[in-house]
Amino acid sequence: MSENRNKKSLNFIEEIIETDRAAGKHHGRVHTRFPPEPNGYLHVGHAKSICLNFGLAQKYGGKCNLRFDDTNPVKEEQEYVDSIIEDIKWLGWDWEDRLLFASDYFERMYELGVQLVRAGKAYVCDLSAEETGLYRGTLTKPGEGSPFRSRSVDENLDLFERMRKGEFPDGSRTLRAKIDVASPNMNLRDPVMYRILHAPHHRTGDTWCIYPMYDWAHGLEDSIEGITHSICTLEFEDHRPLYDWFLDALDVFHPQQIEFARLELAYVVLSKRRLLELVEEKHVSGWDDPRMPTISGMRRRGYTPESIRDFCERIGVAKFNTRVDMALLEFCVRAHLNKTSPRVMGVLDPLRLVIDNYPEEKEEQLDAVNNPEDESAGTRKVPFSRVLYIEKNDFLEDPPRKFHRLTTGREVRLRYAYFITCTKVIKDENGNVVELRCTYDPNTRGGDAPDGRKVKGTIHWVSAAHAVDAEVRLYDRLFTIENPLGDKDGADYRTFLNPNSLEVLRSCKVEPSLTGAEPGTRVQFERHGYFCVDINDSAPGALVFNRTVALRDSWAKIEKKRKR
RNA sequence: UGCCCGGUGGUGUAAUGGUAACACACCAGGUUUUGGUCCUGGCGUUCCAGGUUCGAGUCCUGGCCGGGUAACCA
Repeated sequence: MSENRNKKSLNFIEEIIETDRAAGKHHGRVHTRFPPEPNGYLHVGHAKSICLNFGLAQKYGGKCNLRFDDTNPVKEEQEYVDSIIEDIKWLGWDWEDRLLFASDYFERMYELGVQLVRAGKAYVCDLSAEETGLYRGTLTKPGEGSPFRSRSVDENLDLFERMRKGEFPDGSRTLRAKIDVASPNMNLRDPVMYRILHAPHHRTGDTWCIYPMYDWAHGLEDSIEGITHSICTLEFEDHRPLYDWFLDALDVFHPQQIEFARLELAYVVLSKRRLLELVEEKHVSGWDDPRMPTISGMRRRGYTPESIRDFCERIGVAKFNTRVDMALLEFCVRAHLNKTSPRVMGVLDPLRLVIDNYPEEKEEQLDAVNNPEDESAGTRKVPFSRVLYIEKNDFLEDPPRKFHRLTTGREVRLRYAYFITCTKVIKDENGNVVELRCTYDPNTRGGDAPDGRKVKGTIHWVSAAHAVDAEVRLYDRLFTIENPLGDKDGADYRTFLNPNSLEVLRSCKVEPSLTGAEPGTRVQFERHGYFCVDINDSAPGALVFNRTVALRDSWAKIEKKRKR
């Protein structure tokens, strides 16, 4: 088979990179960066960008910097810096010694600002923010030049220096690039480079009272770090001419800005501002609420870094906005967890079951396979006795067709244990089933009948005397519609919060092997799904499990169809 | 309303002028001590109209539709 046939197709960014390398641009070097603003927690949309940038560097033997774009002191906090570092590390990426901050370049940026003023390409403007907007014109109306546009170089130099020294109040002056006030591209209508902000910065303290704007700062940051390919999202497309203009005007190292479509996910919102609102308004318990699409939320929910990276690879990279199906994310996490999660038995909604012909005092240790996908995971012993718990919905007195579970008079298998037959149903005064009486076949130990007879159903169980109590939290999608932000009638996205996104089960019974389970431990509760010991709320003696994702459930599908 | 970008199954992507393909989802079947996993099969796609070409999803023109854009935010 030829090399070519096996070659995976390239996305458009890889094509650009390979073309550049073939042409010997930057001597074939690839250097990217992930540049978060530390004003919120990272979410799965950021994961896409992180995997893209770090992944590209890895693929082409290059480097990727982690750089905090901390140019706006009033919005940014150390807490966010810490969480971002933790999240990217957890995702499995390494920036080596290149933990960088835009704020470390403030002095150099200032020098370059002076250079631009000297070149007659920037000026100090005394217009207020409101006036600046007025002069800028509109989408259809060209702007007009600021009355301060033709100040002399000397005056500009003097004023800019005094801006830095703190002689002027907030908002009284700006440094602006002198480009084209009538440009059809609004970004080129003499954009602001520096604003006066007497605010302490989380890293530079009160060293500065002027702070650079994004358009001015970002290209410089990339240039200073020798970034070859500066990858950002689509909304910066219109900013690219400005990115290029600054770098050309300064005649410094010139990275290439490339824009791609940000990730949208069905049934959640991926916007730092909205996520912050959900946290502040207590619709969720915090940034790491397992329902949140944040990295920390997904980590707590039980997602693995591998599955998130796999997802980011599968969704691809394009130049048009798309909304990815949650089913793909769930597929990725199931695929990884299926290979790696030990199987255990846990009863979420217990129903008492007594085996009448099993001796009162008897107790057995039965062998159970830890992971059928991984022989090296070995086996464990599970205690069995006369009184068990099974799942309430594994018994139906009057079952529909195709129901293979327990019903009166039917024989089923208890996983890894025995065949049992239900002989009697005990109900309370309201007619609710409260206990099942059964008989077992002692010859079926382990779950096989020596006479070769088969049973249709296998159900899980926990020995009542040995069971460990646990709380289990089931999660569902946070919103009831695919695009909570895009309602046709303009309804607020909060309208679509799913009231049933969290269900807490407090009387669950799990097998004793889970007794000392460490926070963060991932398991599969057989026939239910993948669960993770909660890293905040679980304690020895008071286990709390989060459901990461349910197993595919073809019985539920049959049921659903039947009910229609 | 100006400017910029983009339209391929239900969803996400591939095909780089030469048989429209892959994954998810969905449907049907097989295996199974998890109604899981795994295996087999099926479903279904180039926004529209012209043009160039032996040949167009791909190139050109026009239209339609969608997104972005008027912070001293990033």
